Amino acid sequence: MGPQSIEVETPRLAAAKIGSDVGLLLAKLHATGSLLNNKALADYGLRERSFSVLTLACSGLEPTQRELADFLSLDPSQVVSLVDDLEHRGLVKRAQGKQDRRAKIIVSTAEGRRIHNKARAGLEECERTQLATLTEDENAQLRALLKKALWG
Amino acid sequence: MGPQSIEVETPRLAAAKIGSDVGLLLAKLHATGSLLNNKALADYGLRERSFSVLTLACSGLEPTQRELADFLSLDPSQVVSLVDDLEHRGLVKRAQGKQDRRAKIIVSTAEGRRIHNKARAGLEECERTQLATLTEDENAQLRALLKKALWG
DNA sequence: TACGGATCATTGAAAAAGTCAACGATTGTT
DNA sequence: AACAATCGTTGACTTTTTCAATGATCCGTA
Repeated sequence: MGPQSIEVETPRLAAAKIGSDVGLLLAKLHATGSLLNNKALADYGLRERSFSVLTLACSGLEPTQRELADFLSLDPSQVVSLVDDLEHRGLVKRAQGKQDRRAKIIVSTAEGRRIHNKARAGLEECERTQLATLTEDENAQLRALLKKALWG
Repeated sequence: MGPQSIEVETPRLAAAKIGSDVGLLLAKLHATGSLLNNKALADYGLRERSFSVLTLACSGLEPTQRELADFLSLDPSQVVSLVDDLEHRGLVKRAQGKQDRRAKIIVSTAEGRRIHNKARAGLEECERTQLATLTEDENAQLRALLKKALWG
């Protein structure tokens, strides 16, 4: 019932040179984060990826499946599965592309937006937990650096 | 032959709220990084993970397989496969644990250290490429923040 | 206009990775 | 000595990833 304590034990091996390898640090933080996020999202029948798709569907940006695949670093066929799932549950729907009739635009339903808002709240709590050792400033800094590394 | 140009096109979807989601940013940077890293390591018959194991085997820390699994966020059975592979190629060997005879300590061979040094050079070049949009300071900052987020 | 090559979503199959329970050997505890 | 727990290992099982092929549609060019 009380807040779960998170063990932040610095492992012996972190001393190794590889403990500063950006690739490894990203992999590790991503791994532990995914675990927490998926746990938090399970209440809503979502996972990290379906949540990402749902979020973008709710964004008003009217993404095509191809854009989703590129942005989320997924194979187009994986996007098909994710959208299929969300669509069957009535959270998003496929609409015909406006300029391109091959493309399908993913938009959220009212129910999708409802679920999304609730899930987002849970996720933010989750993220706060994961980055608890960072100050508010550092948190923002990390976000900014990641974005800059990705998109300049 | 010339240096490969890397397209750093800011995608339309980055504008969405999720474009600041730490989980997604980590996933994306990790995904693109892994791709580059694995490409760079392929010259030496290594991948990100086997390189990590090799690095720790070369570190002098004498990690056990259990420690490797914990540190690399892997299932113990996955470590078995990775070590099997490296051992068959003569890059590492299993030694009996000193205090605990159940445990096996992974140590590098001379050949393992040779390969590791060459691979590391390639990887560092690779990492520099991936984080090219960051200044030297920002690069160090990112590393520090990731480490702090992980281990406080 | 009509052709050819490219791109979109989709399908299905094959390969790779991840998960999990069970095992013998060994350890630490009672 | 007995017992539960931990280590590495194996094998089975599920999930994820990867990839080629397809029909529909788009775009550029003749």
